[in-house]
Amino acid sequence: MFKLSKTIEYALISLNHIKECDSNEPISVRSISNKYNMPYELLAKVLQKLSKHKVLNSVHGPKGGYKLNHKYLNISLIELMEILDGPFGITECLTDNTCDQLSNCNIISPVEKINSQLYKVFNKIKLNQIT
Amino acid sequence: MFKLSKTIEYALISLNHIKECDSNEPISVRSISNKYNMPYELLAKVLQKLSKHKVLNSVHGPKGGYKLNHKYLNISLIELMEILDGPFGITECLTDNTCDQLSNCNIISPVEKINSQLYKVFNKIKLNQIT
DNA sequence: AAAAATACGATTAAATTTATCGTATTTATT
DNA sequence: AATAAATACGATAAATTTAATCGTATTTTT
Repeated sequence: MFKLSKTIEYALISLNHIKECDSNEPISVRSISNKYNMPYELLAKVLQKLSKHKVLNSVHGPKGGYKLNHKYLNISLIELMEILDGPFGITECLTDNTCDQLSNCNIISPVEKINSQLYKVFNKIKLNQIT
Repeated sequence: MFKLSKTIEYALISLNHIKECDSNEPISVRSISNKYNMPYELLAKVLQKLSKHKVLNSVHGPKGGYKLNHKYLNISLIELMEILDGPFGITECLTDNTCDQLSNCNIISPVEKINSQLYKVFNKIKLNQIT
């Protein structure tokens, strides 16, 4: 409960790694997956999503891989989370509009407050700071 | 991801309900489970744990159930979370001391910071405020 | 032309969370 | 004293979610 997903972990480690390499050459999924002991196929998908959302630029073909898109590194952690794992919300009713309690829920108002506090925490953290 | 567990939801709704009842009579698990559409057995376990940790007082036998232990309602949400779902930590390494990355992890320091920020948020919220 | 890389939908496996079952104990009521 | 209504709690099963894998296509360097 309240764990960062593996996809987020893999993304943060990869972004950090690519940044550390500070290279003009793109960094391949295979090299990252080897170094950090991550399943290749899953990592590939994660980086594909980041590329789709402009956080990374992809280079096809041999010697290909991913490069940072530096101007996108000022996005927040919440954006990364939503790119990779979908909309943020600490209860189902806040993301799916479905509720098991129907009209009987007596905690929605404090739950909404907690949700927005957490959102703010994640929103304040920029990828620049993490990497 | 980052969802409140059902056990926490059930606990908060129940605490709120018992408080609203404002009764000297104990409130039974059955009545709560019926009203809020929660599985009886699971709810029973949740309230047992709360009773074990002095948040509730139990009354056995017919007409039995649970009463609030008012002086314990100033505990924080993080305490409730840890009572019901175990130690808080946004990554495995922060609770289990196991790490897939071994010595290669390059994000432990920011992850620890995020973890402690979240801990603080949950720690500031007292059950009194929620219910 | 071949090889090395990304792209991506579909499926499977693993892990976690949620729910149920079974039995014991306590106590109010009759 | 017996019965019924409640909590106590360990063990198991089902459901859901998350993580991992598979298969095929596309791109581009050599």
